[in-house]
Amino acid sequence: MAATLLDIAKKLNISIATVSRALNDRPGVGSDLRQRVIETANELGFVPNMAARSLVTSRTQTIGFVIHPFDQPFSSDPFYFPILMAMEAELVNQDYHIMLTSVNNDSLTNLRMVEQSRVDGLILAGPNLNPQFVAATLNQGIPVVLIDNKPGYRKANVILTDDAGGAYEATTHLAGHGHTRIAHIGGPLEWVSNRHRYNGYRAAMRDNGLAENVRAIHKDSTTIATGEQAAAELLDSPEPPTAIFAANDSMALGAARAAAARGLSIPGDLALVGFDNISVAEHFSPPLTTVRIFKEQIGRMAAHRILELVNEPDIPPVESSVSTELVTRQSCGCN
Amino acid sequence: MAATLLDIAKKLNISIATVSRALNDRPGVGSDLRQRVIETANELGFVPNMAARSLVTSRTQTIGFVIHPFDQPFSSDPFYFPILMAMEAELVNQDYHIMLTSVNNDSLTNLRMVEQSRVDGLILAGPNLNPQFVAATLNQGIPVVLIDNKPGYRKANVILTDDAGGAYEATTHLAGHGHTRIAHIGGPLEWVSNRHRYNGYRAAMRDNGLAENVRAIHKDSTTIATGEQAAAELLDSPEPPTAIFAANDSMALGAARAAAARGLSIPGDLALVGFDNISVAEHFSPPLTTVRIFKEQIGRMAAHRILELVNEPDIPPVESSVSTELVTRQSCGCN
DNA sequence: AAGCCTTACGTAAACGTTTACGTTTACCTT
DNA sequence: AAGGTAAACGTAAACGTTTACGTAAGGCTT
Repeated sequence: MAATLLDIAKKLNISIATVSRALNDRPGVGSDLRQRVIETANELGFVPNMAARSLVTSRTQTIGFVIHPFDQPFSSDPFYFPILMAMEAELVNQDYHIMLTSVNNDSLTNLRMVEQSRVDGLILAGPNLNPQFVAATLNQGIPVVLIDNKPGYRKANVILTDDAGGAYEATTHLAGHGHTRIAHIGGPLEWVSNRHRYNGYRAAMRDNGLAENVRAIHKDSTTIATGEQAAAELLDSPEPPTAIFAANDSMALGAARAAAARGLSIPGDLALVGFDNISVAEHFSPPLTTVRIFKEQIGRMAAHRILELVNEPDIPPVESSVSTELVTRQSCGCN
Repeated sequence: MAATLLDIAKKLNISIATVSRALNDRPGVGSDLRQRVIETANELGFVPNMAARSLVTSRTQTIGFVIHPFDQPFSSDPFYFPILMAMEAELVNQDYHIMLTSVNNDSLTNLRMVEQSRVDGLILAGPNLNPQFVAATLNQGIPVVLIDNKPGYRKANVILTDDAGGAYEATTHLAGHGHTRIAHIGGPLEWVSNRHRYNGYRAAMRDNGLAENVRAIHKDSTTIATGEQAAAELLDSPEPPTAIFAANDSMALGAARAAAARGLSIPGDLALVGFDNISVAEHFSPPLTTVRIFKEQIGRMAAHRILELVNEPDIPPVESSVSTELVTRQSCGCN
């Protein structure tokens, strides 16, 4: 069906080696012949067969993307989807493809797609990937880039969002509005990003002289429902907070529900800041102040990094932190 | 590095043909030998090299998933993400993988991953894929399954959600609450799903004797913002509707904003029903009545269908319609 | 016991590339 | 003009499988 090197070679009465060289921009073929080879290749609609090529080069021109479908970010908001799209756009430029796979938390089996040598590199995403799984994957012998995660015990190629910085800025912003009883609600501290956001919150409280007012509730997930629960506990306590910094927008929305249920207005009775800048945040009433994550940037960087590693496996690992941006709307008290 | 058939063969002093037969459950090898082959294969950690295998079998054990990143459903809500996850789960059971690619609306180029014969089949998703692109893809010579789309001029393997049925049910439900001025807001009619939802709305209006009250506004996208605009136009008109059926939840949320901006309460002054059942719908205030789409079911069906087609390319095309479910909450006037 | 069929294996080709190595030709040097 | 060098091209091996075909041996029929 599809044209092969041999078809082109026969048509021009030359050898397939020359055809291969001509099409791959390798030296050793005259410029006029090269031109004719390219022409008849187009004419025949020739596209190199990837299986044959990667059999000899042992490169597949595909990158594996490993996701954790039970990550909270997935179900509540398409968190990794923009990242994935940005990656795809970047990779397709370099003639790379993306192969998807999901893992659950307790699966420690090696990834079939790397065992079968289907991928040249791997991108792992998610703050609560199983650490043992991450560690095992780093030993698989192919380049790995981690997003929103990092192994504790060794250096790796990592792309993080500046969770601590964003949380610090958000908390400080609330303090700037005059709040002193600023509470924090978040997800499990096992998740890297939750830990960092919590740390940023505490650092900001300390630096604003509010260390003794630190008050945080960590739920086992980061949904609207758990956000509502956490906020309810805070609001029903003896000295309720006047401001809440939520570890993500979903929880912030939940907090808004808890406030509404108690007749508290936002931002009048309770100021609110979230994290992520999901699409509803802007259109919520009141519009939700939140910390924007540059997901496209993260995706692009991950793609760029993995390609570097594939082409030059021995470059030293580097950890990058993508800064965040505080998007001030009205739920914090602005305007 | 990785063990090959030859390694196993040498270790047992047999030929690679026998090893291949033993591991692939093919006849022609004694049961005791077969057992020893399997054992040493495990021992050596043998995993067949996919490139070599697919070079000779011309099957890749991977399915391409084509998405349209500028589809509205993507940016406003992770619409196809649950579908993708369900597909992946189903395919991985059969030792298949998923390769992702995105297309933009005006690209008519053939998909590189099918030209390079990287995939055994294709799943296309999205209500506003370029029809010419769809038509071209159907002629590529590999099985194709369409989700939320269908080519006008010929039969194809299609998985649709019962948009018309869901819209009919939603509209009828509003009529059941006593509303007569029920309007519809939606996205571009070029999108298959929008068209069907519109049709369902009109059919319900007709069947409830409200044909002359049909009133619809179609925007060029289905975001919260355009939903707000459309609802605003309706609410500011001489005879504003008392109920709105929105073509998706995002637009319904926008309509709620428009109502709030005019001091209208929901469902008291304006009843509202959406479509999709996105995660915020349940936690909105008031909780949004909407039409649930069984995305996981759709994903599973698509995966199942494409595998059937890959294994038996000549089975006749079938169009499936997955039913929807009206989820009654409070925005419609229930409770 | 001769013939035949089945089973169990081996041999080797084939899939479509890339690439190390060999050969020829042309051109430059002196 | 002889020798050398570089460029242009061909030959063939290699990547790791699957599979058509060949062969040997064993068991069955008569």
